[in-house]
Formats: sequence, structure tokens, C-alpha cells
Amino acid sequence: MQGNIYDEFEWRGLLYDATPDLKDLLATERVTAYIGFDPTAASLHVGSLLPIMGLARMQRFGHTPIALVGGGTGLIGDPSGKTAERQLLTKEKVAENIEGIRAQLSHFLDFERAGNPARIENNHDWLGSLQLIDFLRDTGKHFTVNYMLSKESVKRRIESEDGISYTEFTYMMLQAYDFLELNRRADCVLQMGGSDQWGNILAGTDLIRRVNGKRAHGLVFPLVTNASGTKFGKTEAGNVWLDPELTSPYKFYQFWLNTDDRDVVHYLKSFTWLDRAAIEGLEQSVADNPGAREAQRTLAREVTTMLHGQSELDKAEQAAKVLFGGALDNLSVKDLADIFEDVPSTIIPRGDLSGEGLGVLELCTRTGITASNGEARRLIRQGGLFVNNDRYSDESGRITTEMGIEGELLVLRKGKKSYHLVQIGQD
RNA sequence: GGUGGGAUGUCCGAGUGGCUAAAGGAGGCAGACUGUAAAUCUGCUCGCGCAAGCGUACGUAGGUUCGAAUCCUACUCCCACCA
Repeated sequence: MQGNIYDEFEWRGLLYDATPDLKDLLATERVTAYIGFDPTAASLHVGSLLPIMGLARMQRFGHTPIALVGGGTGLIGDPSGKTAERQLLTKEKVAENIEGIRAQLSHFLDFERAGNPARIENNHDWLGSLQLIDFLRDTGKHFTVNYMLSKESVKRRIESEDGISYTEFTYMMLQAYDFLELNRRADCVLQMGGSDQWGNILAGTDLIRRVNGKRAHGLVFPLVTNASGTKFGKTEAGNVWLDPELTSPYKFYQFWLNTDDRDVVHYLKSFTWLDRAAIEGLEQSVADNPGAREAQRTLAREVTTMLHGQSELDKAEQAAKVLFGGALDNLSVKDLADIFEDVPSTIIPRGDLSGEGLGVLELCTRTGITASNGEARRLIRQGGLFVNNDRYSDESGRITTEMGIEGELLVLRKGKKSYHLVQIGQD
């Protein structure tokens, strides 16, 4: 790919802040850049997609990306952007999480690419064996407490009720040390991240200047915002994860498809490889014919394919077509089973549904579509329950095998878009 | 170490002896409208129950009382000011 990655970030609206002269550097040299990922969970979620794409874009422009998983720092907890002290994770948990994250990163980064293959590093490799006294002498000396206190992330926590622990306070130094270490080991001269990382990144460039006498750079992306003011990457069901076990490709696709009109162009720029012309075209379509949701559909397609592949996308789209298209009548059990592969499902023994059948309330609770019988009752009273896409309004009704499609399947739906499949199984 | 303040449902936050399953707000769920959008309007929002009602719940453990989120005692944790 041609051109300066800096310009690329700029037009996509991904440039929140950067150190001076970075643009010139990127124009003239191929550099090594890194972004850190916190192993707080076994999977990354969509919020991490922006930095991941940032690394991937760097790679396409000829630079070398390093994904740093925080095996060491993950044990501490980053106070940036947090209002409260974090719960510490066990070492085992962190190690486990790192493995999950490593696998996910490989969907986006090319580790074989000639000339600038991507790498994954784990800062536990150098932080794990670091001696406290050495650290205090070599690194701690370069930080004044005054400097650290002036950082926004620390300041905010100091003003908060609960304060900040010494452990989290030290986080900034460790992150700076990471940058220094990568600078030494891999000649890494650029750290990127979310805008909340700006303070930590500058701490790193400062440390590198003092210790190695070298110039290092930082670039941060804006926080992904959401027109409705809610947190990006959250849905009714919680976080949207990259791991298909945690968030099925179908749900993942739906997440993007449901993007607010006001956000969709911004998301296309942030999360897809589409070029400027293509995105401007879609922007026009949002303005001209918002109901068609061409932009949302494209966004969902692009991102789902990138993460889960073409065949998963096809399934997700087909499921959407059937589910939101209406009639289930003409579909065979096999079709439905395929379509609903991703949709949550429960197997209920045939015996429970034969004869008298099973009370609807119990069915709702057993499938987990509602948390309690009371909630199921409320749902039905409000007209929010559908069985095989027909509204079901009898709260004392019973569900029997005869109602099953080919006597095998029941499709439960809560509200407009929450589906659940009931498979009538063996006793 | 001293003094004072606090701990309430998913969150924020009222509530100082019965009318309190606990005001209000946020969030969440559902309905209408629509484009599987946004905004808006409506209903619901501890569990069991058709219901009456029962059970559980206001930091923890006891106590006073016919009756406690509300009073008393001890404990735990948090905050503020002072040293």
C-alpha cells in the first residue's frame, strides 16, 4: 500500500493525538510500532478492534507491528480510564487469557508477511524477572512523583473517593519500561493506543529519551463513541466478544447491523478496510435512503468476514433473512437447524412435552429466555412472547410436541429480536 | 491514634418505629410507532402464586419491641477532618 499511514489515520478520523514529527518519520521510514493489550479476559472484545486494526493498518503500509500482551502488567491493573481500583487476577488466569488473545490477534495480523511480519510479545518475559531494587535504581530515578501526579489518569483517581493504590500508581512506570524494553530489543519507536493511554505513552517516550537518548513516538486513537451515549461494544446481552464461543457470529453480525445511523460512517472508517470512495458512497446512501441500511449491512459484512470468515457470514446473513423475514412455515427442520446453529438453543426431552405438555412459563425459564416464572408471566402479559413467530398470549398455556415444527423444533422469540431454539430431544 | 460521617434493591439515591417490597432517577425488559435505527409515548422491573397471600431483602451478628431499613450492642468495611 502506498502513502503515509499518518494520512490514512487522519482521514479515517483515528488520529486523536500524536507526538510532533511523527508524520515525517512515518513518511520516510519503515518503523516498528506496538500496542499493548490487557489480558483481563480470555477474549478481546469489539472495543479492542480499533487498536488491532491500527496495528494491521500499520502493517499494510509496510511497518512492523508488535502486539504486546501484558502478562506482567496485567497482574497489576491499569488505572487509566478507571474510576475504581481493579480486582487483581491470578497468574494462572492471566496466562490463560493471553493464550486466547494471541489466537484472536492472528486473525488480523500477518505473522508470515515478508519484510515486516507481525510479532507478539509478552512483557512478563522482562517484567517477571525484574528486581525491585534494580527497577527503582534504573527506572524509578527517572520519574518524579510530581510528574506522575500530574498525569490525568492519576489525578482523577487521587481526587476520587477511593483513591488509588500504590500498585496501580506504579503501572505507568511499568508501561514506560515496556516501551523502553521494546525500543532496546526490537528498535520499536512508536507506541499506539486509545486516547486514555496518552499519558502512559508519553511516560515511555520520556523514559526512552532519558535512558537510551533516543527519540520515540506515540499516537493515540480517539475513544470509540456511541451516539446514544452508551458504552460502545455493549448490547442487551453484555459485551460483544471476538471469541465465537462467547459471542456467536450471528450475534456479532447483528451487533454491527444494529448500528445507529449517526455512528455508522464513523464505524466504517474505524473498523473496515473500505477506501474513502466506498465509504463516501455509503455515507450518501445513509442520507438518501436510511431505511435500506446499506451502510450498516456493509459494515456488518466486512467486520464479520474479517473475524469469522465468509462461511460464518453467510450463515449469519441467512439466519437474519429468515428470522426477520417472517414465516417459518416453509422451512424444514434441517434448514432451521442450520439457520439457528448460532442462536442459543436448549434441548428439552420429548417426554416433558408429550401428553399434557409443559407450561409456557416453565419453558421460558428452562430455556433461560426469562430469569423467572414471574418475568415470563410479565412478558406474556405484555405481548412479548412468540412461539414459532406467532404471538403467544396465554400465560397458563401448555406447550406440546404437536406444536413443534415436524414435531422436532420450537422457535421461541422474546420481543423483536431475541430468538431461542428449543430442540425436542430424546428422553 | 483521636473525632465525626457513612454502608439501602442492577447502579445512584430518599427513607428515623407500623400506611415500606421500600419515594425518585438511571439502567434493563416488553408494547406502540418505525428501518432489526434514533427519538417519543405506554406498561413492567426480588422469588413463588391466577389470586388472596407467602417467602426473602435495607453491611454482618445479636438484642429491644406486638411490630425495626428505621432504636440498642458488638463487629467488618469505607470516607472526611485532626494528630
